[in-house]
Amino acid sequence: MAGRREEKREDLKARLIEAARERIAKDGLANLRARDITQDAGCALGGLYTVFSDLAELVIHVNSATLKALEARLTLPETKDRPPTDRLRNLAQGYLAFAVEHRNLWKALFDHFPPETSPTPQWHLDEHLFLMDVIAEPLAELQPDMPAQDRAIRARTLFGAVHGVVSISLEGRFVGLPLERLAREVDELVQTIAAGAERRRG
Amino acid sequence: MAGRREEKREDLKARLIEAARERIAKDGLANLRARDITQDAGCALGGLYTVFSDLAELVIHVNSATLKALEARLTLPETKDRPPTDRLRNLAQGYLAFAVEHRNLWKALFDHFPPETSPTPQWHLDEHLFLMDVIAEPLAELQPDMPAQDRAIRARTLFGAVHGVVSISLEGRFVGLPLERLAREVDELVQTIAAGAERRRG
DNA sequence: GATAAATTTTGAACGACGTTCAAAAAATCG
DNA sequence: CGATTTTTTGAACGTCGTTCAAAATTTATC
Repeated sequence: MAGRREEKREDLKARLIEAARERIAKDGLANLRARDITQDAGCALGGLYTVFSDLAELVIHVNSATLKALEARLTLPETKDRPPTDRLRNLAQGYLAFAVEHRNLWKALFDHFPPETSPTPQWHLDEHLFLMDVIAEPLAELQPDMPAQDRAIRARTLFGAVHGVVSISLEGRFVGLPLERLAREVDELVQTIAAGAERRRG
Repeated sequence: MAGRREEKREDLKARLIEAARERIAKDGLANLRARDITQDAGCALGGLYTVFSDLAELVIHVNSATLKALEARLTLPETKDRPPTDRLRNLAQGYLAFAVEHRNLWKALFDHFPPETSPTPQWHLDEHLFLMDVIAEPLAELQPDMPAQDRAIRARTLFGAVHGVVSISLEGRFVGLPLERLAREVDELVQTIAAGAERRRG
């Protein structure tokens, strides 16, 4: 029975991540409790700390799964050979739809700040980069002459703009908009930015 | 000695807010402790709860002060009679400068989520509206024919976009940009959106 | 100004939390 | 099966926000 050890360990790890994921999805990151997670996962309280260094590390694994789900949602070949502006619009609408549908998991992506004693590991920081890549691709078609580095920065700006509009609405700090109106605002924002980019082309 | 009671109460309140403000500014909202605040303010631990219902309410008062400071920063008559696009650019640069200079206080504006048992009071939600108003004003000049309600929504979108770009950078979840480059991205974003708005005018 | 009543301030105590770690339970080995 | 190693356990610890009976102070009454 070789490797059985590691197998059980991985199974516990997976159960803890899934339990935490469900708790975050239902009650939000702020209401996540180590005691709830371990009870759901069927292990003792201390078991969590045999697999993760702390609760923050477990949350990072949940966020990693959420990022993978978001990536899957954004890389559907829906509009593969439409004009680049339409592809950007589609990405933004997909992002909005994902945020609405998985609000708590999506919010956890941005609400979680690990303590300075155990900062976010590089592998997880890297996982965010796919977002920049899927945006950079249509951008490249829109502005073929822009240097790749500038394009990466521009992709970040575009993401930040869309993310900001979605955040402001879904966090309810300001008066809430009907979803259809929010979708329209996001769409017009993306079109405006895309048009602005195109106008500067060549 | 009439009203002396209320006076002392207000003084304690002010000292607590100021102590909390300094703690947040120095160490961030996540490291705010009731025991630290009351020690700094020169009262017993329980004193905090004779003035505020809980720590969250105290944080809301700190955020209220931060919003007032932000308002002061954004309503400087710097560019009062410049074209509307320049005024919008100036607002965005002011917002970025404020966020950089008072990073922790600015972050607390958006990181604080009061528990469901004591939601954000309406008077504080209303305080956010000045942000929309200062943006709506140049927008009105840019698109005089747009209905006021649409303009309010558009102001929110513009704020969200700028806020998102600033947030993404200052939270350091993605690779950090040099401040000058970030300022340029924000400026070009605002110019693009303003140009897009103007193009649709009439 | 002394005494009683009302009010304010205090900080020990409480419950909930994340985390630790000695001990119990289980698995492995000779 | 007993000895040894490994894994799992959950009571216990330190810290947190919050409470509230008691102490300190202020006010009222004479």
